[in-house]
Amino acid sequence: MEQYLQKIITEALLKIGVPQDDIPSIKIETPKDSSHGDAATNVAMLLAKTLKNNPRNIAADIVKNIETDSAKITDVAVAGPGFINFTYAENYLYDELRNILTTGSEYGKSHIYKGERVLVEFVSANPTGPLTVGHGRNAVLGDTVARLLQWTGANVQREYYFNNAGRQMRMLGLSVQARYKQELGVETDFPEGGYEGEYIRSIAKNLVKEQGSELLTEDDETAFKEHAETAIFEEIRDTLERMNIKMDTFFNEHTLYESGAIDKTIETIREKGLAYDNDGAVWLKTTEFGKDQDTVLVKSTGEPTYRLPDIAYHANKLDRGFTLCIDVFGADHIDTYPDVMNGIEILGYDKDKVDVLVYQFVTLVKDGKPFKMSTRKANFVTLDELMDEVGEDVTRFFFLMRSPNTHLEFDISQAKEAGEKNPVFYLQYAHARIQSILRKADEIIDNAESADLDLSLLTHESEIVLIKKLLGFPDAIQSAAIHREPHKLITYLNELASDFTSFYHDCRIIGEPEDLMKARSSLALATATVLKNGLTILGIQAPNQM
RNA sequence: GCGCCCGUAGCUCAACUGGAUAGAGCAACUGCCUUCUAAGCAGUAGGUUACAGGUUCAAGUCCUGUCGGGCGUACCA
Repeated sequence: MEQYLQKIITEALLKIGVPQDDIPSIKIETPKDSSHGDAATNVAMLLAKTLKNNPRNIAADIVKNIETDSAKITDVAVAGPGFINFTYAENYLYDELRNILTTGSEYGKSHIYKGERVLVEFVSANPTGPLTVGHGRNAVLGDTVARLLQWTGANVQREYYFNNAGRQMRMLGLSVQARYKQELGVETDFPEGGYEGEYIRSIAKNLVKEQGSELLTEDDETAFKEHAETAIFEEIRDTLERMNIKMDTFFNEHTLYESGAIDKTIETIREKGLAYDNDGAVWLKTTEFGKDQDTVLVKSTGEPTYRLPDIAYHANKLDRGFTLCIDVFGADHIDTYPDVMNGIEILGYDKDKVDVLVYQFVTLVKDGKPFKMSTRKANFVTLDELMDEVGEDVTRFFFLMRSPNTHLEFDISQAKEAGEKNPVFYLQYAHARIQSILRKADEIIDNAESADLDLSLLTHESEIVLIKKLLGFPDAIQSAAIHREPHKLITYLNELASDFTSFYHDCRIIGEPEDLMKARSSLALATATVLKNGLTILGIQAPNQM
């Protein structure tokens, strides 16, 4: 429809003598007030300046010269400061509704990202502890953006990037080692800055159970570290699976060292004259890219900072042939990604292929006061605990409800309460309610004489409003995918559920004449289809019964 | 100090990326269950979109400044 409108508007503009080059891109929008029609454009107002004419006059000219197909559009009118409003023909609505019924679980899919090979990198938490609610937003956002891109035609791979070397992991090993000794009654000091969480004790206990006191002879923490990593990764995978998230690949930072990618990266940057030595460290000339200071790539100890492997990692992604790489980052990484972007550009890659999705932090509130989580200090709430408390669906929904760009406040004391009246139930309830009606309607229809489906019986205002809302589904998905903002889809589904309940209260299905019952249950079925497809994209169940 | 993000109803958030009368959910108040699921519906009340300028046909949205909050600003990740 949008393309059709753009076409006839362009034709009308050419007809009234607007040069091709002066025609702006024609945006079709849906007015929020239905009295303004089903679609509207502001071209007349955009042309006011170039044509040196009043927008309303231009709009009137366009309307006079526009040729519409009466099977699609019944009315074109000038309104307000110069909008042109279009009203859809009812037959068009019925045809599109029929289309939803035949397309079913595929309805809403599109091809705007067709041909794209996308890598979505998310979670990427190092295996030092269980996933916390802090990681939750990252995990759910990344996975849902991946689903949105799949629905819009992209070939998507989900990747988890991790680092199992370095100081934090060493500390993890030392912490387990200390707990292990304590378990066996050996007097030991707990390492300064070690991981104090209860999970460390469980890992140590398991070690005792499996290997007894054999490991007391270990000189260093390596064996403990490796054991902890395995155990923690197992737990992380379980948590993700529970959240309906399945990673395709796990990428170990270490492989970048083994393959020589790190050395090659720094060599290339040196060749371009953008790296230099000072104080025993290797520096990247970030001042060349507008930063106040240059940045250390390799410390004087010979150990690279995280920026260097990050650059090499992104080069690696692009080498693997991905046409779009999406990184999901918390706001604390916001300053580091320009370095990565500049880095890959230095290496000769197209940085436009890397897209960063930054989300603001989850502010945790407990007893009315905000508090900070720390995996090391063990004052954190794990995702598993959250799911135990409110359930998997609510957990996903909770992280998706709001724009990634705003701080999300999470009140732990209210978590349970949220579980009881969270708006996710509104959507699931609407779906379950429809299924219940359909079960009853099917029995009656099956027993009755089969009549043809006549959708033109749907003339009540609530029916028309609902059909129009259903038709907006593909657009809602695309908008959410393009902007990487899943909450847009939630907003849409809420509106849909609300329009459905209006229909439910205004129009009965059971007990109506057979042909009307049939038409209305078809409308209900189409609504259930869209709700289910939408919830599937969000990774949430659409129950048939509640 | 500097950089990025944010400031919208009592609270938590939307607003189709510059459009028409700024909308939902909680909380409050008033109605509605002998009829398809009341986890629902209809309605009332609640706003100078932090503040001050600017840009234009049009600003919650863009620009400048001020105030307030968050996150960075490491040879930590």
